[in-house]
Amino acid sequence: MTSPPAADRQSHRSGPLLDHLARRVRLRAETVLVPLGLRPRHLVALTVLRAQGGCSQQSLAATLEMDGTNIVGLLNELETGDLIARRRSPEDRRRHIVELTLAGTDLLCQAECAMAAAEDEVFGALDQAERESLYALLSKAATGSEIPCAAADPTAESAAFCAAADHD
Amino acid sequence: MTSPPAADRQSHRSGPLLDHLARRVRLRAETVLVPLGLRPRHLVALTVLRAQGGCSQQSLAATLEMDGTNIVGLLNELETGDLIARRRSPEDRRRHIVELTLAGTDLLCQAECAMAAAEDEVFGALDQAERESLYALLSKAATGSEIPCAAADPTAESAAFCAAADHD
DNA sequence: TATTGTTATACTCTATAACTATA
DNA sequence: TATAGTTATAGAGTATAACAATA
Repeated sequence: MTSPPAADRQSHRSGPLLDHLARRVRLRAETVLVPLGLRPRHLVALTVLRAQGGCSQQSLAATLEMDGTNIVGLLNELETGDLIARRRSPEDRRRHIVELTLAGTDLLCQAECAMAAAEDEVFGALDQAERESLYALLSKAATGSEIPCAAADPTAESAAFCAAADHD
Repeated sequence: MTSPPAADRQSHRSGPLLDHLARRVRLRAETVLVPLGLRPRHLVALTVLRAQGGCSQQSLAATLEMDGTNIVGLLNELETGDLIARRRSPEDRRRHIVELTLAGTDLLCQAECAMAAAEDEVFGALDQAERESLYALLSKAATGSEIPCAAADPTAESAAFCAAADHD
């Protein structure tokens, strides 16, 4: 039974919509982040690092579902800007523990502020309550799909986007 | 008033989440669409074409927020597979009216079916009601942000994703 | 002259394979 | 031998500029 009950949902495919909207946001993000010297994927990486507090590069790669080799270049750029720091894990010297620096935390904050304007443009059709709902749903989908192997691995590659979510 | 009330929303940035989830869906979409000879952007283009019913290439470019030059190659691929057809507009012979073929309509249907499995994997943390909510919000955001110049241009570059939305 | 579509080209993003060091 | 990280390289995606046809 490789095909689950996909009967009625045929007319409700979110994939293309998600792709389209993500593209719209990303195009605008590229623009608003230029003054900060950042690009969209930098923002995603910084967000994850803030949420996880510090993790190995492979853990980061797993969370972002990016190839490990691309993580290297990405972190190199962030390290050049002194936004993150790499340090050897004392337990396993093969590992690099990646963490946000103070400068990184600060810049991430500025970037999120800049992103607000970009998102306003794309989500203009949604009122504040709807945007909150959207955020909650996206948040749940994102964190839920990364939890499966959380208990098994102490490297903490789960609940990446969760920490920044709703804790008020 | 270039900076709207972006005070409290600082902790609710949907951008990175959207980017991340779209990536997850796209990665899986690439896999499930291979047997059909399609790629994610083909699916998006076919979806728009079905919704719009037929439009110029520039209209398509505007809807997808893609560069017009990339539309050419994209349509070439779809035309090779006989999924779309180009015909000169009788009113303005500079324009190519792009339309879905029967084969294209059929394959799109199959593709959507295949996508269901991919989306199930990414949205596993959401129940059916939540997925419907998510779809509705994404749909509203996507269509709302393309409506602005709808009344002015009869080329119909608006309401692209809307037609496929909720009409039950 | 302006617009639609096209081609050619360069730039960025991403993935694959081979290498170094640690375990 | 297996794993974490790195490097080099090739492929796909995307944007910029110049061109042909039509208005």
